[in-house]
Amino acid sequence: MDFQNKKSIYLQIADFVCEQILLKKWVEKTKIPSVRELAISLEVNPNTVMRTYSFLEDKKIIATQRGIGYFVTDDAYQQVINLKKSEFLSVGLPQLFRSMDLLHIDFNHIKKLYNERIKHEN
Amino acid sequence: MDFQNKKSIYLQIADFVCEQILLKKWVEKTKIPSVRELAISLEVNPNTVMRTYSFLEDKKIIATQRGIGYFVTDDAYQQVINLKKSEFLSVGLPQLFRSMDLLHIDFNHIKKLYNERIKHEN
Amino acid sequence: MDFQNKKSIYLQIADFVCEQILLKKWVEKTKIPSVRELAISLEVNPNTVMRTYSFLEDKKIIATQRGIGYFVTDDAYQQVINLKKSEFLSVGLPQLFRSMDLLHIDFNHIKKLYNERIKHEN
Amino acid sequence: MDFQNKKSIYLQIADFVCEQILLKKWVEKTKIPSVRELAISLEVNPNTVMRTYSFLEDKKIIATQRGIGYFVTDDAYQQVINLKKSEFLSVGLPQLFRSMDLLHIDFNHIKKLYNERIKHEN
DNA sequence: GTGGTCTAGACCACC
DNA sequence: GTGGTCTAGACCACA
Repeated sequence: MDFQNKKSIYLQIADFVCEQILLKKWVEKTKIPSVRELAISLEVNPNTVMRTYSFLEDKKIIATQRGIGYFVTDDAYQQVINLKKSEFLSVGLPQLFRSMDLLHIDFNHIKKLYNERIKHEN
Repeated sequence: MDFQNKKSIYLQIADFVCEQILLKKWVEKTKIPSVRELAISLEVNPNTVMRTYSFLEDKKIIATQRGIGYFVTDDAYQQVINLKKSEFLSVGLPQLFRSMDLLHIDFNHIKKLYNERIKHEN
Repeated sequence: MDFQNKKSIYLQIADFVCEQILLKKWVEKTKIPSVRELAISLEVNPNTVMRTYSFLEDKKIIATQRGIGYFVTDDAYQQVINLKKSEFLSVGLPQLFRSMDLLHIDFNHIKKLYNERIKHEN
Repeated sequence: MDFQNKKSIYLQIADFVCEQILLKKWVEKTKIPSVRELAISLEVNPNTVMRTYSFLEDKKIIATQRGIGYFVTDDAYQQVINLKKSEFLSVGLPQLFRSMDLLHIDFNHIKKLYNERIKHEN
């Protein structure tokens, strides 16, 4: 995993964790990597991972058990969906619509790009 | 005009200027407000507007004439289009597609929201 | 019994033991559950119960007899009272008074809540 | 200001800030000391103050303005009241009632201590 | 071993 | 000058 420069690392790690949950790679009630483990595997400072975990705990996506570790909460999947959806609706979509208006792009064009993307990835 | 706190102010002002140009409110070869004027009307530190103008000058959207002021360049309209388009293609679209995949949103849903938006704005 | 996450588990278990003594469920000179037994029934690591017992032994509330187990001391009841009372006077009360001052709550209000509590618990 | 050892420093600083607001020493819409300033005057690391401010920002008690500083929010007073009140109701009161029950203390006794406290402080 | 807090010092973007 | 992020390293309580 390598980090972009525009978004803070701890939030990129949060995105990463959320993605694991959405993809069902990390499932409800199970333990996730310890702060130190994840820090080593991502080659960042433990404090940075700690910050990510605190952020996600605040969002009720993970929970801590003293001296044991962090766990995926019971309704983490739904919480992640809610979080990402509200972000998308309040930030992503307005930006999209504004760009479409200013640049005179219509849906068909975007659809075409969407299909092309699939080819590119293969 | 009020500013969001997530994006830097000077870039929000840059967006504002670009929008004036795209909407043909500020047209090619004409003088735009001085740094001090715009700063006052936006209730912002002049340094911030200065930074906006430097940024836009670097993008060849505006140009300075010593002792006179800033002017919209001859091909500003096209430059803005290029700038916004490349931003959209490199940042906006990938983000959009990623959100759609993770949240299982399809084009029809977005289309519906697009139409609903028009109502909301009225 | 389920644990809150804000207070350390071993102290929550200590509270539990003290409560048994105050309620005369565990009486003087009798044997209390072994570390292992209590750990199993509370679904907790034996080390944690061990820490609780050491803590209470230090407070002269329980005592160990080598190879036999832990026993409630002769004056455990009084020791618990003393412990809780000093905690209450040095921590609980000052906090209470400070909250009352800052939040402008008076005794009548608290008294009302006290009476309401009885209803809630039924 | 000197810190107790039982509660984390950044939360004690948060309490301090809340107290300033409740006492109307820091009022709505005004700037509060910068992270560095407060860090120096409290003799702690700037990161610690930063943590306090982030915590309070999350609680909508203070807000940040880029490159300028932190400000008391419009309804900070009410937010602090809400925060402290919910803490008191969910933590302080149950503890109080439990102590009263276990130690067989009644309201008159507490009232007496409350009045004595006033003498002590003079 | 785990999380959690704190310090020291650095660097960045921004106003 | 301001906030914000990150690193490095230390220490603590806890399970």
